[in-house]
Amino acid sequence: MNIKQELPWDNPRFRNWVAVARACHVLERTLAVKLAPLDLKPAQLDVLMNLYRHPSMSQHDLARKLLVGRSNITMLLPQLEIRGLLRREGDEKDKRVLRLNLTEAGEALLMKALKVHMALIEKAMSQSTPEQCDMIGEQMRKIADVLKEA
Amino acid sequence: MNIKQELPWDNPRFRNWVAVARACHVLERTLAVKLAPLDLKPAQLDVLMNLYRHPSMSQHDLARKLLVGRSNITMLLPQLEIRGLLRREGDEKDKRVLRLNLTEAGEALLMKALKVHMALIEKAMSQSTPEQCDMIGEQMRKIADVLKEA
DNA sequence: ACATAATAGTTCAAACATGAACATTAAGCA
DNA sequence: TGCTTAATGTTCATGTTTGAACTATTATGT
Repeated sequence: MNIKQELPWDNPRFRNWVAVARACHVLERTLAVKLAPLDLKPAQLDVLMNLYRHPSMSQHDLARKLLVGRSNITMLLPQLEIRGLLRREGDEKDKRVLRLNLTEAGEALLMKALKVHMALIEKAMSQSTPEQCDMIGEQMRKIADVLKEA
Repeated sequence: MNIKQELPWDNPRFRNWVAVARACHVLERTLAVKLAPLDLKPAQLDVLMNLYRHPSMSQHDLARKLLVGRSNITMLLPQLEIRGLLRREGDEKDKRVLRLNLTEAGEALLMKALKVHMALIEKAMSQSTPEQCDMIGEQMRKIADVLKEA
């Protein structure tokens, strides 16, 4: 058997996925540069976004949303709390959990950061028609679902 | 002006891009788990893949291909060289550059790892028709191009 | 030729992510 | 009730990534 004939680079699915990964990588790096003036990292923006959308969530739930370990959250939050961007308050009913909420300053900074993030995504996705864009999102959600089962 | 009306979560481009990023993240994490038995990290697999496709490339070119800093390459290669997966040889004409090549063992391990990687991507992309898959790849290549200019 | 720029690779410290072990608290169940 | 198990968050050691400063080599310009 000729091993070369089975090389993944000849497989459209492989080549196309590599393109997806590269695009993600480039956008992430670009976002980091554009967020630097706000003294915010992409990971920190993810935290603020999730707290805005899901107020009073626990650290455990936040970790699951962000697809990272709980210890990562523990290391990430103090920086944001010290800057007054969020509050951590113990849950009354369950003394194990800490409830997370944005402060006014946190929301304000989030709005600024979202403008930057949004502009970048607009620039990237403006290449596609709305139909293409929706199809891409749909396929990607399927992929995430399929892999989480694995 | 009502700020809520401009929130990015209502914007299809934003929501769909978030799905792309999540899918990438999940696949990357899954790949790391599946590669563990080969004692290989995703970043190391990227190195082997690029050296296979572009023999005798320099560390600088490798860093650019991987969208990563040169120092990262310097830290990454010794582990692989000690394991006998690749060779670093000084260029005759330009004594600054080191030429990188896979060894037999490196190619052999790469082929094993590619089976794992390929199986994972097949599983993910089998959700899409070939036409959808190609369209996704095409759009993503456009995105990477547009952002690299920025 | 010679001084200046640019380039390839390395080193190092700092930031970051990860997973295992741990303390505290809650839930399940005899 | 008590005992066991599970869940939440923290700590810590390890490994990774990054960018700035550095050395060595080559290119450029006068």
